[in-house]
Amino acid sequence: MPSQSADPEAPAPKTALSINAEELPKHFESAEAEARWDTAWQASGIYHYDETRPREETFVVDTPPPTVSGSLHVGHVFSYTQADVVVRYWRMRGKNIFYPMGWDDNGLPTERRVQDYFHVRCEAHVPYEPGLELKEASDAQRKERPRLVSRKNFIELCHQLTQVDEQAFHALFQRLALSVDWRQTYSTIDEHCRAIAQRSFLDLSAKGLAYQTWAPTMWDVDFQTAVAQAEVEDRTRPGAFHHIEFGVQGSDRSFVIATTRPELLPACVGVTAHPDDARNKDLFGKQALTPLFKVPVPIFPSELADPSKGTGILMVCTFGDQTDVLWWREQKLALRQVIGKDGRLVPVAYGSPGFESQDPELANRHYAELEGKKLAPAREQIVTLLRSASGSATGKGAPLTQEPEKIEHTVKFYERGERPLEFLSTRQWFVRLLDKKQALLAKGAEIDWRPDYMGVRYRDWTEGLSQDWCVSRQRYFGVAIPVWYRIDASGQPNYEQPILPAESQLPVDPMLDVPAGFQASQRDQPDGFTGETDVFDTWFTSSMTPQIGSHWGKDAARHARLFPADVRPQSHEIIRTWAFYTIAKALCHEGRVPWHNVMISGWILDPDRKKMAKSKGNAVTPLHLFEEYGVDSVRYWAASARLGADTAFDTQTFKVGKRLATKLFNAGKFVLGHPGELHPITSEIDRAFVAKLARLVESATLDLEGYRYANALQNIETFFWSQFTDTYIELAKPRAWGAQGRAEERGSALSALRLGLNVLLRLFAPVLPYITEEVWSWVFASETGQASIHVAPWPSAGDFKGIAPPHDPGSFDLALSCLNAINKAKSDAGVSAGRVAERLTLRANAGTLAAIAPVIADVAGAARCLSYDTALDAQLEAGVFAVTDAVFAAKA
RNA sequence: GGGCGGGUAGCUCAGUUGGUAGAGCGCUGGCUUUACAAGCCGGAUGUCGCAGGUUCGAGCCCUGUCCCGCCCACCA
Repeated sequence: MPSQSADPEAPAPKTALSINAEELPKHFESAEAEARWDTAWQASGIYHYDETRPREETFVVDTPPPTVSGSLHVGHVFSYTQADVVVRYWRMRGKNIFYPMGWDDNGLPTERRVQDYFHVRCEAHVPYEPGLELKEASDAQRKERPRLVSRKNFIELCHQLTQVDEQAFHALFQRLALSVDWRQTYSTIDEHCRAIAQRSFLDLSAKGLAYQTWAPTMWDVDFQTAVAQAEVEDRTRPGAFHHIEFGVQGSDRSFVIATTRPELLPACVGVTAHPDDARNKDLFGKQALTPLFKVPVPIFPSELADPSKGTGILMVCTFGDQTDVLWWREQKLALRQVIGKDGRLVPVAYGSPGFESQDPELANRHYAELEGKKLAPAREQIVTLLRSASGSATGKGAPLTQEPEKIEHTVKFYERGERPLEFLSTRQWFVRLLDKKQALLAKGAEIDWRPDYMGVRYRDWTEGLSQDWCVSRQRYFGVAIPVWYRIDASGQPNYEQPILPAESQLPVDPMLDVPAGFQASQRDQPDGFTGETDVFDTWFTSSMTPQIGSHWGKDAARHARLFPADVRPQSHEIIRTWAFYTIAKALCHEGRVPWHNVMISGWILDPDRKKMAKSKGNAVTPLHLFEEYGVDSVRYWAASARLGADTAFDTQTFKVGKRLATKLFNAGKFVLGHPGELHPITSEIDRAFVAKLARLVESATLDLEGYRYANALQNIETFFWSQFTDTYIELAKPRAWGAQGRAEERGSALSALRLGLNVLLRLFAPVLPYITEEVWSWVFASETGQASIHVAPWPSAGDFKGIAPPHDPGSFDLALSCLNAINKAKSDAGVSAGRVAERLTLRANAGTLAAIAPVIADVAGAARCLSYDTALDAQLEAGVFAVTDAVFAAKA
């Protein structure tokens, strides 16, 4: 609604465009403005990436793809806003922004939702049903057995369900004003991402970095899948040391081991103790006899055995923990795997190879009471058996020597799992990372971690890496591992020489697609082939997000323009997974870093200082915050927190943000609502104000370049309130809008007020996109030709070009101090600040009086002094004023 | 057990290279002031976790220590 102000008399160099403030709403209607501007921004395409511009003009963001299951919470709003503020800054700096969005819809969370929602189970060998359509399962259907569907149908159902969530996520992010280019959207299970992940695998295979092996691997018995080191967490659980007496073959010696896992007794393959432990030195080299099963196992010394733990001597099982795996390998022990993939004890025949026993019949009788049981019941059962056994291996003494000793110990869990992990020997695919530690550390050091101490977490994790990356998962809704295996004439798959697809075929589904040189009819037939059923760890795909954006392997020119990215925003708990694997992949594929900066956001804590998370039921939904406070206010809260700092959820800060948006709205109305002539900025006070503004611009720019957006915001906000609205506007408005004085002086004030508003709006724009755009649109959009503030240039020295510096850089602060002294005199007298002072005397020391002279008229105008005297008071400190002899006009 | 971060006003947090402790909220006194009462002008509020040390001078540097949080760690 800009309109020309009418002043036909004045041949002014330039007439200020102004608005009719009366026509504007009384308050800023945030919800209405959000809808209006969102539509405008999407229509104008200001967030679009321009692929014709070169790399050096481009700022590339490796956006975190949120997990699509359920809803977004306020923690997402927090961290995504922080990244968006940085992105918006660089856009205003003229960068061509590549800011994609991804949906992480592949993986277990989605599978579980789909299983529940449709009441289905995926069964890899069920045939595909084209056109299968399912709706949410009814209560009646839920009572039936779940419907079995093929993997392809299951994946389709996953897509169907995630699409609904993705739309809701998209709408919320868009309202949050994330300046994403929505044309660059991917989902981690889509064809493009599957092809990239599989291409990654082909490249790793070609480089000898991907290998498969039959090896003990951490296994979740509920999900029935292998898991990687990074997905494992320690939890403290109550346990108990059971003391079990072992015999020694060919001797009447016996010894007692202590174990928290008596159910692994049938899996015992050895016994070890510290080499210097005098209690057991005589045993090394002999064979122990396990109780109940009478299996002879070697006794060997090991430095890893801790003499102070338990009884100092322990049984080695396949597999109780990672140390067992180590001993098993070093000592070339037998493999007696009694735990099945489902966590139940598998059938075993004593007396057969691998299960030699001195008394097979007794062993089989005991084992029969364990077979098929889950681990917890098996543990109870074996304790009962030990208690009731008539004799120990040596034939004397009770095998269970005493009551179990209760302890708290740490147990490894899959992070999403509910039962402890087991080590199971299975065939899995791995990526070779252990021997790349030094290179991984070097790459991590090349990256700027913000805050920098987050780099330490990466370093510590990398240094502590103890296993290669197990990338295969026995799941369904994931990216298929693109390999087939030949089946020999006897029907055995040949895992040694897998068949890989050609790169041009990607993505492939080995369960559906047929490898070159075979017919579909040869699937699972002797002399035919079989498809790999495993899928990749979801991180295998997620670790490719920079390459997913850059179309690695598909569009070399685009990849060159977009890789490595400039910044990866993410949170700290996934440094060991997402950040680590992404760095590892970029290293393996191209020997480069995937991005130059990582910005790590903190967590939102509830008032009890616990992490706010949907799963804990303490999360706040963002939408009602948008409604109550406005998006700008919510963004203000997010941008107030420094990177890496966990932040309390505090509604007070939303209120402060809302107040700020309102103030910008009102200041905008006021400054732009008055017509007048614009003249060059020449008056001392105006120049002094501009000089301070220029310093603010410098410091805010430095802060934003260093990702210290919260610092910048704080300085901008402080300046806005204390130097602009409450002060400079007060000092300048009588001159700018009064009829008195020379046109040049009035025009100087008007120009400086508008410059101040213009610059401050742009400084606030990355944090408060809606209100700044709103105010910008009234006048500045047409005046500058920049239709949107979000593509207007970031303030710089150029904005102040041609404006002479003030004679005295301190004159602005001096004017404030003087104005405050008069206001205080009014306050002390109980007089409103608006009351006219008919006369008063300003006292200060000589230097201060001299310095205030050039701006005293402005102060007097702002303080509404009709007349004033100055008087010397040498006692006062520099810059301090005293007001005396004030006479205020009667109340109007 | 190891590592990282934090402990500053009642609350949420700033505090650049060491130089007289800050903001907002809250509390409180005053003011309808022609942009804004969602406002303005004032006021009160601190053993900077604790103990040492370096220094003319420490919230900041060093040592020790206590709390809180996070990450890691070999489950006998």
